[in-house]
Amino acid sequence: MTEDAVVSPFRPVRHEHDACIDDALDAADALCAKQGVRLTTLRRRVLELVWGSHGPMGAYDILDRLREERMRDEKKGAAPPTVYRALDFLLSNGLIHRIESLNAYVGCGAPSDGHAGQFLICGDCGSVGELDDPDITKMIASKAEAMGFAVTHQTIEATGLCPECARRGAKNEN
Amino acid sequence: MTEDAVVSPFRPVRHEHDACIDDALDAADALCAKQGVRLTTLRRRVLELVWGSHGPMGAYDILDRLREERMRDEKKGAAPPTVYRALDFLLSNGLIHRIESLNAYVGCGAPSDGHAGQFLICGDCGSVGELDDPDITKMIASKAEAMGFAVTHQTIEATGLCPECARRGAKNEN
DNA sequence: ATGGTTTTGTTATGTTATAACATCGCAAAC
DNA sequence: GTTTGCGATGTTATAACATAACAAAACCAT
Ligand SMILES: [Zn+2]
Ligand SMILES: [Zn+2]
Ligand SMILES: [Zn+2]
Ligand SMILES: [Zn+2]
Repeated sequence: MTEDAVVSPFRPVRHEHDACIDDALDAADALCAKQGVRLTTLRRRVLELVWGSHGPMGAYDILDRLREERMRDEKKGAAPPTVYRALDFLLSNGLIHRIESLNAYVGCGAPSDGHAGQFLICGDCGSVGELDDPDITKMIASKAEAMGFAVTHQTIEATGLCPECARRGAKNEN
Repeated sequence: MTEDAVVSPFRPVRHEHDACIDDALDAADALCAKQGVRLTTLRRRVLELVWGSHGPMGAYDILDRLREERMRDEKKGAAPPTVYRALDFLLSNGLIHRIESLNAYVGCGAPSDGHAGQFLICGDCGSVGELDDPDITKMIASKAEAMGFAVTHQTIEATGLCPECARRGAKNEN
């Protein structure tokens, strides 16, 4: 029996992140077209900002970026609802996820179905890897079911050290 | 091979909840004595308030209760830090857990080690059942490890319908 | 062009959490 | 028994996160 190659949910420290963002935006365009929903300029820009890093971004971080841009264009600033509405849209269309333990948002690495995502959060560098492991989902659902509980949504977040930071940490422990 | 009896993490709708609270407080007294930390009057009272229900309680809910009590005693009110400090103490001594997806707190059903807890949250009645299933913990740790990620803390929260509400829901679907 | 719908702007406010510094109260050291 | 140190609590102010409610604009279909 052959095993699927295990692909790390963490990107290499230096990768072509512009391409990474472009891919995410292209996927979003396609998905929204298919769903018949409108990825407006604002929503697309917010998604782009969220994808600015592979780390979680707070709503007010996004807001600050938007304000900067608009100020540069001599336009008025923006207010919290502008950002939260865009985030709501992106969330409900599965283009981003919310990290509950950080009150922050990350781009979804596999925006297709309405999955929940499972997150590995590095306490050192802040990067977040997304897992979507059906074994975990199933095990939790079945353990809950054994208690008579019917699960509709799972929040799975693990904090720790990402491969990169673990390696760096080991190095500095000489 | 004999199976351990599976005990529901949900209490019956009507149970001797005063005794339930007393048990929790006794356990807390014992644990704090053993750890050589001080379960002061305030901390003990906050724990008691958190145990007031088997549902999650917000910090400001607790604060309101404290204020009421103090007002009745003609004393001054209380301020947020009073509550948050007590909650921090209780959290770091494993006497309560924080539910990240609700910004709220619940009493720990098995306050012993520094475990994280896994929560089943009823979206209908708000009651929370605590699971501490080592299979889930291990599976997540090992899946993460396979990605080179070293987990130090897990946040596991499932939303859905508790047994009680599922039964009630089924009844009303005639 | 018109009218209805969706999106965005704007103002105000609600909710959750922490920083910083003052004070209190108990117990060990003197 | 007073002093002194320290952990706990009080107090004030503010930071950080999120939503309600209503107005204006942009969009789209007829
Ligand atoms: Zn990238
Ligand atoms: Zn890292
Ligand atoms: Zn009870
Ligand atoms: Zn319920």
